[in-house]
Amino acid sequence: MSRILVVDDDRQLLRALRINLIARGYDVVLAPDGATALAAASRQPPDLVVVDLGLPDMDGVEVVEGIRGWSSAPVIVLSARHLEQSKVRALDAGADDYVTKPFGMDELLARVRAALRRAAPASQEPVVETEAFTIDLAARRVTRDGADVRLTPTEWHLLEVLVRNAGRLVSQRQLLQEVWGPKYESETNYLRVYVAQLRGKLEPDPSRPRYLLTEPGMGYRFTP
Amino acid sequence: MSRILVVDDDRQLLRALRINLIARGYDVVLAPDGATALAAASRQPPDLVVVDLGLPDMDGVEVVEGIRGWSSAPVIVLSARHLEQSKVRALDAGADDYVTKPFGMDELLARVRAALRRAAPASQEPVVETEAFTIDLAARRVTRDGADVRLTPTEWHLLEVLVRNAGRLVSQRQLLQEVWGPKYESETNYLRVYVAQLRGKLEPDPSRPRYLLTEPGMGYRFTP
DNA sequence: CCGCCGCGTCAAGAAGGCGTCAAGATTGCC
DNA sequence: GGCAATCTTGACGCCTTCTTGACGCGGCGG
Repeated sequence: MSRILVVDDDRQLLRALRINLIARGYDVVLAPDGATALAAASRQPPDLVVVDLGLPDMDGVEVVEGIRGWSSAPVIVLSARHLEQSKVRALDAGADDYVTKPFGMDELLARVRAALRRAAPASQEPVVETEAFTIDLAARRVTRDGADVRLTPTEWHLLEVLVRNAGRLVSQRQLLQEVWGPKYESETNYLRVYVAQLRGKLEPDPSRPRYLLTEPGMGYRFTP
Repeated sequence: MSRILVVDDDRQLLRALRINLIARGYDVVLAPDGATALAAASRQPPDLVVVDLGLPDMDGVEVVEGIRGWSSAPVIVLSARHLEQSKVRALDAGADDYVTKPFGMDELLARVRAALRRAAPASQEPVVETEAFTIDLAARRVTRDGADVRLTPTEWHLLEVLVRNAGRLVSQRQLLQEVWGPKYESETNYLRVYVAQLRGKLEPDPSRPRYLLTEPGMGYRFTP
């Protein structure tokens, strides 16, 4: 089922959220601060993020913007601030919902369902098959000729972005931004190296790519 | 801009919403009850719906379900009921957000923006088809006879400008400005070269253009 | 009828991007 | 502390793309 990243420094609340979300069948990842959240998310990109505005290491809006940098997953903001201005800033920064503390658990769960429901059509695409290999996004597994293909974390991350945009051209900037972070936008070297590695592991004839195509000057495209 | 349907029986609130939404550039349609809302929506399908739960002719959840029947547009529910159960029912019925009265106008406007932002990608349909080829602007892909047509970045950029102005004449100045930059306004050579390349790749008979037409002395025109 | 301007065509040189490879740096694990 | 895997970095040659200039054709006006 869906993976939810919960970011909050209140251990008690974290615990309550974890119990309730797991009871509803969600896969839950917890993080006590923004830095931990970023690290956790790069390993396991979440389908939805619940984040408290009052984190110890970052400002609220900063957190939301940071999340928007690496994911299009819906973001629900929790906050003790009832100020209207605070809500407007968070929502305009990219948050999908704003819930003020204290809140009822049933309400939050309903808002989680609503957010996932709306985001679902675009994001989910569990298994992609080609004539040469199979990619299971949910299971994080690539199979070729019946055998698993070993991918490094970065290789996987890159492949995932391309596969989630199957058929579409993904610009070099977008790939670098999503896989290595906004600071690496100009490091096109990385793309050349890692695309070559993916081709070596996936393409029947790596010197004549059939699935991972280069669009010179623009970016790359995965075509199933 | 986006069309918003507002359903509420409180004339004063309706008036306030109308003024504020129109001031933000939205196209606003008003309805005092559920039946009127349904009629208005069939004539002018809205991009977003704001609906009060306490309507004279229908129950709240019924209204939301009714709206979901004819539209996938996001729904924001307004209600005086703070009861958690009421929120859960509305959200599970298909609402995207639930705002309790009284609320600040700025907050509501921010939630409207957030809902429209998330719904936006799905509503777009930027595919242009002709008898000879197909152009998918979102995927950056051109197909002809089932096969992909390889376009260089500049070729694509030029084609994109022409397609976005399909049917209209685009002046040479405008084309040069958008594709090569303001400094190249007089380099009409570029246009001749690149229009010819596009024709060679797209037109069935490049020497007798059918889609990429020249308007001597003026500019070029793409006719689907 | 002739000359001019604008458009289409072609090709070659210049510039920049891409694939490739391998060695050093870093990380994580035992 | 050492080993193994992974990531980063730089250099090189090839190929695509962009730029640029020359030429022919055709319509329009003189």
